[in-house]
Amino acid sequence: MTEQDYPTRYDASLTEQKWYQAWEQAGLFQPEENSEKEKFVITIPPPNITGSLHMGHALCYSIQDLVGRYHRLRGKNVLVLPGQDHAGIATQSVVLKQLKKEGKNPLELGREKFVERVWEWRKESGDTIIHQFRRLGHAFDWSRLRFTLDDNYAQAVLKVFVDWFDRGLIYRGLRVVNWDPVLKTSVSDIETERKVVKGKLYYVRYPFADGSGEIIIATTRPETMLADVAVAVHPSDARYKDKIGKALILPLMNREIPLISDIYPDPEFGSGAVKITPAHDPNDYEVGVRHQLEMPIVLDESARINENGGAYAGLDRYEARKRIVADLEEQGYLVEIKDHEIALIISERSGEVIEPLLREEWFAKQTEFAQPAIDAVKAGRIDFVPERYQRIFLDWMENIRDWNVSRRLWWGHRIPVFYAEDGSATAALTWEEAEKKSGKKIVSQDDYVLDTWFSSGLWPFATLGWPEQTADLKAFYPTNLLVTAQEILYLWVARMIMMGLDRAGDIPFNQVYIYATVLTEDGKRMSKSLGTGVDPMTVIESVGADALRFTLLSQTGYNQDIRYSERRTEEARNFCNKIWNAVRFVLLNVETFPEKPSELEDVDRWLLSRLYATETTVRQAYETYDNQAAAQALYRFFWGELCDWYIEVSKPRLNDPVKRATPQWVLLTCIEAFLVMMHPIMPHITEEVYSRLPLDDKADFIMSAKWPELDASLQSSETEAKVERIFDITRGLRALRAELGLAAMKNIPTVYYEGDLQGGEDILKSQAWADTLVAGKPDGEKFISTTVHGVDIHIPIGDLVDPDKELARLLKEEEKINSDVTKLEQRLNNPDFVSKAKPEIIERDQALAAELKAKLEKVRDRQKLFGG
RNA sequence: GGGCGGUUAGCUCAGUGGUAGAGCACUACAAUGACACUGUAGGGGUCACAGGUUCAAAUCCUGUACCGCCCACCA
Repeated sequence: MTEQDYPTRYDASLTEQKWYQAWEQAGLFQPEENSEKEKFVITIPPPNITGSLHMGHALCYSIQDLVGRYHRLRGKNVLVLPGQDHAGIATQSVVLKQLKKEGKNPLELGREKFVERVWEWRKESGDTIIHQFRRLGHAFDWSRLRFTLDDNYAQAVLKVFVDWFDRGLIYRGLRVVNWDPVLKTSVSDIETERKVVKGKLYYVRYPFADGSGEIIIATTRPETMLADVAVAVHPSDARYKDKIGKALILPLMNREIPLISDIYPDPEFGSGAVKITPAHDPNDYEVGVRHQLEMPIVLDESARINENGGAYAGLDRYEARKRIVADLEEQGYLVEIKDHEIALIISERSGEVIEPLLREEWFAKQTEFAQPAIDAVKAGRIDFVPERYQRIFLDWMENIRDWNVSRRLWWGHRIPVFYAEDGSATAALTWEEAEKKSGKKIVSQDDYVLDTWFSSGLWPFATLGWPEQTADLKAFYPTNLLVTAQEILYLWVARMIMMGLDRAGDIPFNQVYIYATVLTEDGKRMSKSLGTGVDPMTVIESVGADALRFTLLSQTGYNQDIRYSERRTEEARNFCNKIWNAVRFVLLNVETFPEKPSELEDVDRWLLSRLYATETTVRQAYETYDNQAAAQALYRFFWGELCDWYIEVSKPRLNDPVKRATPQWVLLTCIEAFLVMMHPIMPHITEEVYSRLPLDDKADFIMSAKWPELDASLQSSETEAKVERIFDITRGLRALRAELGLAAMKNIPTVYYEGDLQGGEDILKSQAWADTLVAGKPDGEKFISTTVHGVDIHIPIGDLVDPDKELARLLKEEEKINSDVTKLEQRLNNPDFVSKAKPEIIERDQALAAELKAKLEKVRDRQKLFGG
């Protein structure tokens, strides 16, 4: 083996893409057809085609790749189905921004051309994302790639709408929606964010029509008063009790509006009186419905005052606010203006302040879908991991509201409702079908498109071919797992469960795993606009996909967020290098796979026992999505046990032609098992080194290998304790040597020991600098000593150690032991402890106290040697 | 406003009743065969705070404070 065949540094860029291609060519990303094996299926959350993947995506999809690879190793028939979401509003706003930059007007372009343009972008962004998945090493079945606007998929979407429409579950209704005045569409709650800003609270005087005084109301949006239809007070509010029902004059508009009584106003806030604007505030709308009030609208689609606004018609909302406040002041209606924190609702996509606006929209009834979903979760048919999300989910489901499914966009599934000349509406998959169904001539189709979540709600079954009863649907539905983010628990996960139960006749998945949010190193949100985002591709170029995956996956379990730091990617890269070099060492010391040795030494049994324990931990961790625990166990086993101890201790045997077969076999066995277990986290490097190792019964790929099946007889806590005792003693010896200041003493002629090493002599001697190990005590010489687990180690020192320093060290050691002994004795002398503590704890403490006392005596003796 | 998560070494985090852990960073030492993306040794923590339960609390209970997330109709 030359430096060229196997350099001393692992270079991910030379292996990762090579293996990805090899796996794909071997068809390993596709499930077997007509397999007898148990299935394991994930339909990945389709990323939006709005650009490229960020760090959160890298984590989300790496988790799914991990799970898929794990189950494949466990012998299951695995399908991880990839896809992409057309993401109506998000994508449309990206393309609108592009057009704006180019100075083009989408309205001039027209719907058809605009949609064509989005399709071009879809190709670009879609390809980028697929490329990124590949670079991350995700074993997704590309032959089953789906897009939510694919013809078949779109048919499924329309079919659900038509079914629901015909069952009377879809209706048109008025609702105060989140109106985005820039994108000119309603947006869902999830597409908005709240921002608390310093604003003003305006107190305005509304006089009674009969001149009997006035009521003062408070508002943050004075311009909406143009559409006021009432003032409300709480029925219990004594200040207004006898005035309810009287008429007030709406300032500036000089309309009469009633004073009404409703439970909505909080008597503690402001004056306790609220102006009611049903068309521009969701609460006021509720009040308006309760009291059957008029609902005039004063804002248009661009948030300008419309013809209902009298003198203010045509003004932008903020301009109108200024003018109205000025006019109120001039006419003596303005009482005061106070500073006030207001929670603005911002549209995520355009960054514009949302205007609540009463509009006619399409709604889907949800209440009757909620119960089966609740039942499925309560019955444990769908599990949430971490568990805490189950209650959060149920709370929401129990208060579900009807779903606004229409969006005034061009990009998406156009609502399949067709109108005849008489205005009657028919839902059908096509224009022709609508004519047939209604028996009327159809003159138009609804202009709206469906909310993106309407189509992604069908994801787990529409991707498998529903509504056709395809082989895939039969073989793979319900799926096993959904991995997603907390923020779309309601708007996506809940929809999928309800739609799956209703339309596909079964739950869409058995488990929902909510993964952590990736934050920056100092705990900030990663965001492109804030410049705090880190591009996964840049990280891959510098340290490789495996290192990035390890970085992310080794931090996730049941935590709510993780912090990404470059330092951790370096650690992960170093770990790759450690694996690479340990295998390099093995290849330098092993030519062929040896026969299974008939006899093992303690240290061999120790490593195998540790392997057994590691396998148990890792398997349980993977099964429960505690990747952090799996990664940690693997890291410790490999670096801390196999490399730091086993390889070092085995070097003498590996140089012995007779004895070498045993450590060779142990090393290969443990490394192979380790690599298989490591593979779900770091697929490429494990494949690369696996391909180079001389192994027995080797699989074509580690990716398609079998998970290690280890015999329980490997497990031996006695052997572990016995060997680790010797390791502790060895550490004591090393510390003693470090004490000497080794530059002056490369080789220690003789190491003396007293006490029972229980056959661990070879381990002690394996330290390269410890030539000779002699039982007993150095005679007449100056020596320094340590005691570990009752074994005394002595190293002769001549004049190498300053006696004063050594004495100081020994005094310090005495002090430490003394304090430990005191603490222990205090406890052992406590009658409550002796009578109530578990016997094994008492025994352990007694033994420890005895050991420490013996050691204390020795330390005191040693002080004499150095003038103490 | 409701709910949830977090607070442990300088940093990032493990640790669900029995003498506080890891990696990184820091200090010292180590160049002829796995690896300096390394090895060895070492320093470093009143486990946010206050009560309580217990022989024993980082761990269980109650409360408080900060940080963060989700949900929500306070004008």
